[in-house]
Amino acid sequence: MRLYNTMKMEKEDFIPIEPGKIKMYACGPTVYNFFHVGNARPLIMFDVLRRYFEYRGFDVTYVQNFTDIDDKIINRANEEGISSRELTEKYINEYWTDAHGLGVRDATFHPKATENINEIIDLISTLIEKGFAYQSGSDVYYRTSAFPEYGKLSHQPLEELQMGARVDVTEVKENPVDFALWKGAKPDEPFWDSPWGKGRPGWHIECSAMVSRYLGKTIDIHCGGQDLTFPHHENEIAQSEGANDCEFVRYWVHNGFISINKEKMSKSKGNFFTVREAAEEFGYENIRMFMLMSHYRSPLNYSGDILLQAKSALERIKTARSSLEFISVNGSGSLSSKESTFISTLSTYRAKFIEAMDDDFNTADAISVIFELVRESNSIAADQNASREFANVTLEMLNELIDVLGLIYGESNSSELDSEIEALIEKRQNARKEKNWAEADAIRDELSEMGIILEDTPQGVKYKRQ
RNA sequence: GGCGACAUAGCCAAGUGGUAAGGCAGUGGUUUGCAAAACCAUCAUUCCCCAGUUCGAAUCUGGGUGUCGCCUCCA
Repeated sequence: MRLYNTMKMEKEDFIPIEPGKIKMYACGPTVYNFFHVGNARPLIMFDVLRRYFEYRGFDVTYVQNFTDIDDKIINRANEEGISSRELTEKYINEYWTDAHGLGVRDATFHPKATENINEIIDLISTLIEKGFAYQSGSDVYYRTSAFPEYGKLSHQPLEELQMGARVDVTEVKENPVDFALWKGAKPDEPFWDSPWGKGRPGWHIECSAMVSRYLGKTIDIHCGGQDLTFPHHENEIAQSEGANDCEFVRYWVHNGFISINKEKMSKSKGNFFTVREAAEEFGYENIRMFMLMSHYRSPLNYSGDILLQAKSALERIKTARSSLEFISVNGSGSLSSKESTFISTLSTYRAKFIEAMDDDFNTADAISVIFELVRESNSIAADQNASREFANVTLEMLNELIDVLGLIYGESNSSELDSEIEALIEKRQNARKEKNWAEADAIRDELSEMGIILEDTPQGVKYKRQ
């Protein structure tokens, strides 16, 4: 299995620290509003990473945090006239709605920054003791000059970072690149007691503390968006390696951005669509399909047109699957030689799928394997003598591959019908037998208005809900 | 200024030395009472441009051009 490592800037063979086990961490959202389509990409991609590792037999411990204390949260809470706690609880709930909607499975642990204050304080204390941090007034800062490898992840020498750093008007920091580990509380801000007075943690330190608490000093994979490489992940390395004297992360995995009109979608630019509104228009599953149709490190442009393309593509897979489900009940009992031959090739689809995913999680290529399977399957399903056995075995393989990517998970659109509708379908069948096309079409239209779409297939009448 | 990424058909998108996957849209045909879905066929002599290496390059090297991102909160 090959994985692109930002630290090495190339694909490497993936070797876990402990055979068969993977410890992975992903930086989660700061919960002060709904998350947008750009934020959804890492969620979906890293969910696929996790699913694929499990599919390949690894025991995965996956941690994704919630940042539930920070400046933006405080500001937003003040604007809404509620406490920070009330605000973050609200948006964590909204987060679950969208994440589950997108088919993202819950991580093993979802720790919150505010539930790890003691760990954070301990970590900062250690850094101060070891000379990696210093107190300045009621704040504590990381001393970047004490960590010679600072910049190794973003491949930037410290001097360059210093030149690029925005001039800070305050003179509380020894060096403009130094960053806050602990911020003294201003009036009316939430705070915790600490050796440095009342205050709250900086953003970067929480991840170091939670990684260490839930996964250990050295982990296999740390994921996040490319924009977190610097400074966030660089700072995590400085904190964790400074405190623990050992390698922090083996493989750094970063996803590319989603743009809109060729410009990065971001909260600060305001050029974003929330997942909630995109899902209302296009559906959660189609957003996931859209993301998985390209490689996770490629830039991806968001547009309604492309979402519709993704929807049509996913529809093709869904239709093929429902045809197989239908044939597995209504098909013939005897297996044709063509079907036997096809069945004997089924495992090659799995092999090609694995080959694609093993190469740095090439989901685009993996999906093309699913389409090849769909095409061959459809070709056989078009025969009115298609058998139940063919359908069952093919369906099993198709579902296996679909599930690794989590492509289809919504409610089945062929759930039980009530008796009224069943009676109408039967009435139409009788009309068709009598070649009373006018009545048959009228009933079909009537059902269509009720949201039931009929298809006359070689194996009989098939229906789906709109 | 420093660092990095990307450029493949109308659209989306794989492919890192062996003669252009897959999807969407389109076109012709088959099937259907008509539909829907599906199947078959067709759809890039060519991969931003120029030079070079090679028997052979979308793929490697050099030089351009264009677009984007990070260096400040950001997935």
